[in-house]
Amino acid sequence: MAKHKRGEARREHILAVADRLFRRQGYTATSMRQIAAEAGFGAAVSGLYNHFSNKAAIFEALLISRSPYQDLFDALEQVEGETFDVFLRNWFDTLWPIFETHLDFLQLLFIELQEFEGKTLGRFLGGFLPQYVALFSGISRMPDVRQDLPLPVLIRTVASVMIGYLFTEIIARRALAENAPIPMSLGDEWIAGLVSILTRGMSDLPDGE
Amino acid sequence: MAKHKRGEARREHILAVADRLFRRQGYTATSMRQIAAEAGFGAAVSGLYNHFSNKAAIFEALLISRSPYQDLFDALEQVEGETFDVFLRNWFDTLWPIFETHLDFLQLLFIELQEFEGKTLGRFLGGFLPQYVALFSGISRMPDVRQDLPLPVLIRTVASVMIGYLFTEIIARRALAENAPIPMSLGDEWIAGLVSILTRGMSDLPDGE
DNA sequence: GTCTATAAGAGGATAGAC
DNA sequence: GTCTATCCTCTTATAGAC
Repeated sequence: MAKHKRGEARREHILAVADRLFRRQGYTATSMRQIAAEAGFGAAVSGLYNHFSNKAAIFEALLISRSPYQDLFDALEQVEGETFDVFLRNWFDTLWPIFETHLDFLQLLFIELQEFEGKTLGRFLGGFLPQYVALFSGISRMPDVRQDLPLPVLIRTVASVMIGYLFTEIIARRALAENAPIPMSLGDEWIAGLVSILTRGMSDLPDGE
Repeated sequence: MAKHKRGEARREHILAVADRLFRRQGYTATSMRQIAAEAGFGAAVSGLYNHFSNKAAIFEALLISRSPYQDLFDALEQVEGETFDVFLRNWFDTLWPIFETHLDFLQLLFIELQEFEGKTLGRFLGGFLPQYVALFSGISRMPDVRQDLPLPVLIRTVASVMIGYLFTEIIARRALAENAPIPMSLGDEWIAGLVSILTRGMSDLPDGE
């Protein structure tokens, strides 16, 4: 049992090391030798193969272990609201923390899109999108929602804003560093402002901010 | 002269091949052999080195030749509008075609962010963002712009929407293929709807759609 | 400029002693 | 589970004949 636990811990440690390396360098650019070295195996690459059958298996295990799929799925079922502006606020309040605490997973998905042709990303979206679309289909019939916009536009705009915001976050952290021409540390004001803009933009009534 | 022209053409051809391969497989996963083969050198990899000093030089030349930097820079100087809603509409009408016809370049930037730690992306943004921010700083004082939102929020929201929209476009083409739960072929309605939502969301007045 | 050959090394993966 | 040594393939890049 103690042995098993140590094995589990070591496996987790390998995943943590691989996670960092893959996200920083990409999949192909990260070698098994490098993972082994940084995971404490020294030059004994073969130790990795006691835990994972090959390199792709490491990446796959990583995607599974870091996936917020269940969290997202559960969260979607909880979002509700009598009116559109309340719903949208709940939507962001509920989903945002999940996305924000899984920025690393997003980067893994980018890598997967790049180097594995997006099969995992496709499956991820395949399970997630229908529920998302169904939810918004119901919402679009609320009385305070603008009726002059096609439903797909509503759906994609909300998705775009979330993805774009997360992406600018990643870019800001990596490519901009400290040279950003605008301060990036507004905290909660980012989301509050974004929700306020979307709410007003997509409903018939001003949002009362 | 004819020789020089043929040389130029061949160089361009190499870039075109590399462009496609890098975007499909990533930088590290694409070998000089493969580029040579598909560029018509057969097994003679060394032919590539008559045109580029090494692999990184190919990628670099690609980034330069595909960069819409000058287009963007020029376009930004042309965007104007007496009121915010007119400005925003002009903004999208002017910038959108540039981004949309350079989706491939965006993918190259993603690759660069992944495999070269975003130095090029950083430089690209470093030249582009200050002008973008300055432009919006002026705009934010227009009478019909909401004054309850911090300027960075306005700036980043617009940027997020554009990036997110482009990104969902790339994802839709690659990872979703034909299984998208919403139709992706709305054409101009996408942008019209998006601009309409943003305009109404960020101004004090309804946008009259 | 093209093509063959090859250098020099890094890649993933494995065998087998301990 | 660990560690050394190694297989074999593929990598970038170069040398040198044509």
